[in-house]
Amino acid sequence: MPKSDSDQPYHHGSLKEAALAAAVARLRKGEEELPTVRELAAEIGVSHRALYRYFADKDALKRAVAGEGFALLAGRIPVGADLTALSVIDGFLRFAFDEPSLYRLMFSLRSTALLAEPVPGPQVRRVIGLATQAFDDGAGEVAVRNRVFSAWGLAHGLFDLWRAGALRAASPELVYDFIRARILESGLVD
Amino acid sequence: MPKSDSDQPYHHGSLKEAALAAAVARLRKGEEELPTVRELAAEIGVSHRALYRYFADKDALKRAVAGEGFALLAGRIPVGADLTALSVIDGFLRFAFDEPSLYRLMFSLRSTALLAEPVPGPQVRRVIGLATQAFDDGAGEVAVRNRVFSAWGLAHGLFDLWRAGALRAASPELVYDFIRARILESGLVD
DNA sequence: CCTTGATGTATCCAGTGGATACATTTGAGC
DNA sequence: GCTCAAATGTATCCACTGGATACATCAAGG
Repeated sequence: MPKSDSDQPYHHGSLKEAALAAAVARLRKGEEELPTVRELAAEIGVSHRALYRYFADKDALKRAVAGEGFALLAGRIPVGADLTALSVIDGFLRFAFDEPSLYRLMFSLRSTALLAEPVPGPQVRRVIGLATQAFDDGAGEVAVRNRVFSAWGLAHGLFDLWRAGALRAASPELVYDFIRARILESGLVD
Repeated sequence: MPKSDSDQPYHHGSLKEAALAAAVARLRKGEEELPTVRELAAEIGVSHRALYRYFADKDALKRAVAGEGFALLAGRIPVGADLTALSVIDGFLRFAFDEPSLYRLMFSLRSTALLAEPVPGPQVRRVIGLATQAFDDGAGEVAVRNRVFSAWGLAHGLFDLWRAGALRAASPELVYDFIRARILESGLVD
């Protein structure tokens, strides 16, 4: 039975992008979890099975959304002369606090095997690359990498402790200040 | 009336404890996720709905399991003269690497409102209490608390980055060594 | 005994991710 | 233009999940 009324661009065009955009928008709008495949498809106006042309399963969709998240995160990191260790940390932290649901999803992916590529590979590497550049003060390659991961670990860890309820505070702003203070205190950035 | 004698179970005496034990055992045995309520009930030999007498919903069960996890973690922390900042960190890290699934569940609970009690409250507070004691070197209360959370955040954060795939390595042992080195290097423990 | 509240069971339900078979578009190549 | 095969979307099914409601059964206490 052919659809009679919807003569408009019933055919979508770029379902994949639309689905990713819708999913990301949902998370940024405050929803804690990724919507169901059906909900997402309905929002775009297609049958739920249509999305499976572009994502092998729901986990693949989740990974793709995480990829978008890391791309957004990379976009928060300044370029050029503004790319400093502190600005990287600030961009990272602000992103975590601004987009908590998306942030959580980005780090909720179970790691696969040892040495396996991070799930949204390229985007994660880009973030690490930018951070490494920002932290590079001429010290050895290993020393720089260590500082990058220490700072990243500290920021991510404290944020996650707060998120999980182990660190309590009266407002997100206070948590942000607390984390930033701990990072500055650590001497990892100046 | 609650039974007071040592239970000689007719069908089952203490379903709640049995369910928690079974769930924890599953995670410690390597399964990544909490089993379904049905699977858990079947393992104990009761109908799946029986568990709902003791847990309001699956999330309540999850929280209770997390509580068991934090209790186990507390058990890894030495007592008496062996309670030092470094031994706390070591106990914590070893726990994370030894019981990754349980560890992940413990920190997967979504935080509720601001200032709300951490979900498995008492057990978490006990861990924080022990750590605070270990880190107390006579400096001010605030300084000690800051060091506790910095060290905890760093350890947890680096572990989680690895778990999520952002930090790659050839073996868990190397990751453990890496994290431990970063913590020692931070000067937060000596 | 025999009621009574606690505990466990039977059975149903809507919703989910996923599979398979079918319908519709779209765009090459003639 | 027209045809037809590949690409894309749909209809419909499935097993399974967490959860609800109604009923059965047990363990005492009067």
